[in-house]
Amino acid sequence: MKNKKKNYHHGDLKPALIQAGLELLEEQGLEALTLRAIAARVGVSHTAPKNHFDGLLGLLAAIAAEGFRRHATEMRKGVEAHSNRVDRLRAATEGYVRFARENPALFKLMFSPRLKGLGDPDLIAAGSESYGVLRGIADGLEWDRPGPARGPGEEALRTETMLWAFAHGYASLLIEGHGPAQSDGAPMLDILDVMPVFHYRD
Amino acid sequence: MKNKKKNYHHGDLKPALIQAGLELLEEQGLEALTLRAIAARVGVSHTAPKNHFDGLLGLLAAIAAEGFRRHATEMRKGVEAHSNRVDRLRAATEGYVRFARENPALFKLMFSPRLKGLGDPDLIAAGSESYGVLRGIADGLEWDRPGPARGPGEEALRTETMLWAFAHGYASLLIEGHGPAQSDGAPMLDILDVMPVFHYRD
DNA sequence: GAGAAAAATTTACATTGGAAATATGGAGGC
DNA sequence: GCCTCCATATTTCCAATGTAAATTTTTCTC
Repeated sequence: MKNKKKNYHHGDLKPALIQAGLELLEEQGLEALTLRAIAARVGVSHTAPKNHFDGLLGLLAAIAAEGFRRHATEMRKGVEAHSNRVDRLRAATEGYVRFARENPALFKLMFSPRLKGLGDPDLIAAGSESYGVLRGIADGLEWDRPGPARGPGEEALRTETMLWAFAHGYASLLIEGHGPAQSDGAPMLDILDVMPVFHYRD
Repeated sequence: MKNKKKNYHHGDLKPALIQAGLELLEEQGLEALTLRAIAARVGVSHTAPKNHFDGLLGLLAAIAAEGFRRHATEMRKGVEAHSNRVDRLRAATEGYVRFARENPALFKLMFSPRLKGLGDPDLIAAGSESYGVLRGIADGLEWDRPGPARGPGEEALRTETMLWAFAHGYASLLIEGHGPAQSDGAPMLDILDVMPVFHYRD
């Protein structure tokens, strides 16, 4: 790789495939994301990706991992814009939902059952990065919750789980068209109007 | 249909295919649910289902609809076992999660993006039935929530949305292996230890 | 420059869902 | 009772897809 420009058969095929996948996902949705379609968009044969990814699922995992990184960035962006912790929580939550709304197909891919169980290290790391943003926000957060914690780390784990489950559930229902919006035609309420009240213990 | 036993080419192929699909789903997971595999299990050719369902997706939708009905039943069962409304809420929530845990592949199918947008009336009705159970539970429920309602039905809609998002998010993370359990090896907390505190206003 | 390694292509193949034409068997009219 | 009709199911065929193997092309190393 000398000058990074058509210096090889293709150049940087690996990132190019990921980029093409992201575009295809946005333009034509999850169903259109076939190995052959992605390769064709880059202009290579449909077997070329095999040199860089472990089959179709490997490529999809790489695309999903990039999605998680952007997801984390979207949340962090909101967090860093505020100093007040409650504002930070709200901004992160809104960021979670905004990402899902603006990238529905990518969001679906990120949480697609097909990619779980692959054990792809990059995907796992990217998912943890995303989860870590909410984890950081959840630290020290208090809310109207059941009984006392039973173990040392349980208090924090509870809050993380609550936050993640709620944000993810809301985003999923929004994207997939389930929930009240589908049931009776009513619009989905803003997540901040639905989220439980949190406060910090300091 | 005289005596319900090999009286026709097959007999009751339609329910038989749904049943075979449910079994295959439980035994071999979502990936194994192909048109040919389902047909083979019943002992018919792979084009036979076309007379009863609109392609593979039509058959999958029928299986998912049956899943939603069982899902609703599972929740209702818990509800009807109690008279106290808080107990009913807890039982319904536990039922939601229990169903997902015991039927992970079916649960994934029910909320699969592939089936949304099909507009299958039976699937929509079954989904509404399931949603209706939580809606009934949510009626009159109060919790620590943001600001006052802005419209007449918004109070109820808020509660429904909160409950559904939370239960669905928790179940999804549990089933798909996301969340804290995957991130650091910690076990998933019981949903009742994580769920916000609710009370009724009477 | 020659050989080795990496990258990409060509070719072939098994699976899948679906379409079209054909066969089958029961229901109802006469 | 026989015959026609029609829903049901089968057979055959096809396009799309992911993958593997063998081959070719390009780049890198020495």
